[in-house]
Amino acid sequence: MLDLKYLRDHLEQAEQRLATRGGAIDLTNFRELERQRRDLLGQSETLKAEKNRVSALIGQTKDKSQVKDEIVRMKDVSAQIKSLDDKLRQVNDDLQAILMTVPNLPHEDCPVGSSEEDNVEVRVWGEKPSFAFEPKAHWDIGEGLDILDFERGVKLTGARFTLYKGAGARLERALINFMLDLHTEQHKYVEMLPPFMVNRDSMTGTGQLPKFEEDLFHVEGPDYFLIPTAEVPVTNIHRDEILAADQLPLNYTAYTPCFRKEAGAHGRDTRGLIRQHQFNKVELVKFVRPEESDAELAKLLGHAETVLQQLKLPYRVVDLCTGDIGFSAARTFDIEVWLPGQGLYREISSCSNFRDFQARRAAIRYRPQDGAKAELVHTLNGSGLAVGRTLLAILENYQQADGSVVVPEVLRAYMGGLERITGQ
RNA sequence: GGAGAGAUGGCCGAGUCGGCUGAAGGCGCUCGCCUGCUAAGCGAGUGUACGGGGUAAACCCGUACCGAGGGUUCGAAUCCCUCUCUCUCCGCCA
Repeated sequence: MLDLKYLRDHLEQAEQRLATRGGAIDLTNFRELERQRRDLLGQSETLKAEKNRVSALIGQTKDKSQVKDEIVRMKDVSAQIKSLDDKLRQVNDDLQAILMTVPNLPHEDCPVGSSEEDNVEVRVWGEKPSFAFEPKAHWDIGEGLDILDFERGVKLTGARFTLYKGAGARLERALINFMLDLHTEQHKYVEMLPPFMVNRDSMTGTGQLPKFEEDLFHVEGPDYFLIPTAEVPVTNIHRDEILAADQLPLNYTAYTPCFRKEAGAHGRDTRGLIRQHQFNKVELVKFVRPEESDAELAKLLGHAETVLQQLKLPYRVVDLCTGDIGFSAARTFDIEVWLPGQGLYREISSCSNFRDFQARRAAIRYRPQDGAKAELVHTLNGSGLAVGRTLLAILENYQQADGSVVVPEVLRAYMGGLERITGQ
């Protein structure tokens, strides 16, 4: 959510910046509503001041017959106030509704562009493996080794659900533990294990609601949603809180499954593990001082890259352009892993600086000094990494001519010493 | 699921038969004084949001906020209704 005052005072400037995201954002309504709001507020408060003054007078008067006229008059004033406040509430709701659907302003260093095509490749890491045979796609490798069962996943639930078996299940679990250990022990993040369902306030706090409800799984009964990413519960840990300055930066990591409807992705990535309704992810979340958020994004990105470097998986880093960054983000770097089975780079991590956009929605503040006014923190997060996609990247990059898959060295300790996954 | 208790400021905690309570008292914190250091002591101050004035700020005026929403009343932290959450006991249960 953008700052109401900022938007009011810099409307045209804001509209121009938002236009670089593509898709017109119409704020003409906004100015008129804001004018009405101030007008109604002024009228209502003037009457309230009058009412408070006279009511105090009535209270002090012993003989109520002396103030009979005042009491009658105040009755009328109260009715007027009620009517003004009703209108005001309506205007405020409309204003809030607009504000909640306006995306974040892109960071001034964010490359301007209209689509994926305009994203900027920042760096490339690692050697793409070369094969003496035609490298297979991970779904063929996984089925060949009987460690991924796509058909039974569909039987159990439906499309875009997969059953992991044996060494496949173990590899997924090994990756989760490896990533969590790396981030907690080497990068000094605090591990969290949050609820996998959250309420509407939490979804609103990070920006999934009200705009993207159709992407979320909602449960029957209570008004809860399955989380689409750990970003939601972990960022909302400090919703409605004022943090002490010396606590910052706060660095949290969490493993959670993620649930996404993938509405609008019909027919895309229908094979394999790329796009699932349920997938595992280890997330990194930071709460930082505003002046440090750019530097913290660089660190966060580095922490995510370390995972791929230790797994020796080739990747590249892409600076997303204004047309491609998410609703709540001001700046986003994607990490894309090389998939030889498909001959392309695929997103495996997305690291973003939200600045104060989420913090304002979720009321996450800090006190720069004792006694000073509380200010909004900046929030950041990134995948460190998407586990399913990491697993499939391992299958494709570490595949052998005989159909087996070599286990990356750093994972062997997590796999009971297993060096190679072979068929049964 | 059954029975009961409760939700007040950064924290603890008081609020009488509705008015003079933004809210006693304490802790914490800030500034000043005192003190050889520490501890203690003394004095003053110490919520947030929004609107208006002044604007570099300080500051001044007004309004709202005592879990959330609604109602009664000239006037509600105080009365009524609904909801949410927390706690205790019983039952059930991984």
